[in-house]
Amino acid sequence: MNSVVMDALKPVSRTTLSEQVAMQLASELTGGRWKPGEKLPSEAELCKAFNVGRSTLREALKSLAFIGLIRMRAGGGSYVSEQPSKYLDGPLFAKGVLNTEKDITDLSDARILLETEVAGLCAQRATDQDLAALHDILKQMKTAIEQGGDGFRQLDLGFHLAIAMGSKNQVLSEMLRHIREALQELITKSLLLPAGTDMAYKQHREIFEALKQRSPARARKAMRSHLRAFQRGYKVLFRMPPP
Amino acid sequence: MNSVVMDALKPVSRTTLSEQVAMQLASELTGGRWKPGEKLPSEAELCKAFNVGRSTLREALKSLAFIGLIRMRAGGGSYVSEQPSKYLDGPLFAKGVLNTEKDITDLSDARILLETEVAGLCAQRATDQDLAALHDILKQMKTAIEQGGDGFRQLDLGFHLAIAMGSKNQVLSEMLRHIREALQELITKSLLLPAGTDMAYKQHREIFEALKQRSPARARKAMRSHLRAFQRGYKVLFRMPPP
DNA sequence: TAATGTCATCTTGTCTGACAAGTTTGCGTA
DNA sequence: TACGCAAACTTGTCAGACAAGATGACATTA
Repeated sequence: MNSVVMDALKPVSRTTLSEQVAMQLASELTGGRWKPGEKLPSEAELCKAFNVGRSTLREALKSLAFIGLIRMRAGGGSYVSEQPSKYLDGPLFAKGVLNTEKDITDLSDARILLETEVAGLCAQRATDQDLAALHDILKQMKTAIEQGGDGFRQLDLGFHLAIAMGSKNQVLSEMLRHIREALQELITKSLLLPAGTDMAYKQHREIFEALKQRSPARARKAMRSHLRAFQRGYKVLFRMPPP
Repeated sequence: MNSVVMDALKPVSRTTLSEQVAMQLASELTGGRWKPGEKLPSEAELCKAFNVGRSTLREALKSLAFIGLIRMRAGGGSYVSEQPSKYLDGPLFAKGVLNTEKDITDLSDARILLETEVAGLCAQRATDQDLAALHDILKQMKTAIEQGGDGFRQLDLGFHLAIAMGSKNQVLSEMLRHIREALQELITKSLLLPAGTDMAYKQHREIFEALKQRSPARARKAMRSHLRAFQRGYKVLFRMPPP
């Protein structure tokens, strides 16, 4: 057999019905045929529309549900997710798969790297509206610190998401979101450390000032040192040796 | 109804059988119970093992197949993917969902950003073995250019993957892999441009020299200018305005 | 002997019907 | 009007059936 020729041939790929249905639905969903939160037609209706059996349709729906594009509620219908991800999704994130120290270190390093650059982009690209939203979040943080409770964690998440939005790059934003979700537990615990919220607030202010001054270099530096402090925090929590 | 109290309560999540099966299988797969390329037990056997019906099991399997963790072949059984992704997967990548100019710009920008930093990490962390592999690829590239054909594209992919490996961060490596897959068509076309391969080879050499000298700064700079040249290439192909 | 053709068998792809269980809706009653 | 309840609808799961692809053993042929 002529291996030179054979190496050039690639296996053909047949596509199954359920895959076609999944792809077509995914395309419609990300294309905006249904809006986030909107209810999809029932399985029976979709079966008729695609002209496939219910098993086939359900395999497609379950695939989309698994990656978080839709949400299926027993008896209540299927709904488009509020934060549909057009690019990536991390179904294995935060579901008990990531345990080892190396996993966490890699994730944390990736987060620092991405978020630093995103902050830099945000300094260049954020609209005045984006900056106003950030300022608003900071004001709420101050209140939340005094009140205590769960509020700060939500605001912290919102702050970082708002910066990602300001970068105007959806791919980076969503990657960051998934990494963050995977690290969420650690982040939450870090905020419970003594003076955790106080320190975080101060660093958030610095980041915001840099963004307001439209200085990518300062924004990157402030974000990096903020996240490095966090990383030290959860390395302590997990009794990891310093890098 | 006391809305203050209600806001603090979160809806409990009932998990379906198929989701449990999918999660358990995903955990086993990423945990290494079956090796990449290995054949999974047949659906009938898995049904008995999990004590669920075939529809339930298939919904789980299809979910895993959709994100690329396994491969199902009609009549031939299911197999663990060769490159199982522990962290992320881009099921919507390169499947007709990414069309707009903005999508491509975002992806391309994300690639440049990530790969630049990955090159920097590689300069710090690559083993001598990693560098030897890169050197070997460069030698093959020289031959491939003289011969022409499809060889160079494969080697180009290998070169960038090897650098990602050298960064010793699996999260970044896999993110990059997915972005690259999504951009693959564009990259291939760019290499078909006049003098595309010649230029690429020269730039690859520069990157390699920087890595060999263990200079993160030079590696980053070389990688960035290499990718920027590429970006200009496919912006031309798509008649996009320069940024 | 080695390549090829054939067939039984296993496996996945799809459809249908059925029932359980959860949700929504609308009507009737207090 | 507000509440409660039942009917209708919807998803979750199971079982059975058949089609179609893949595989390996075996027979056939050059």
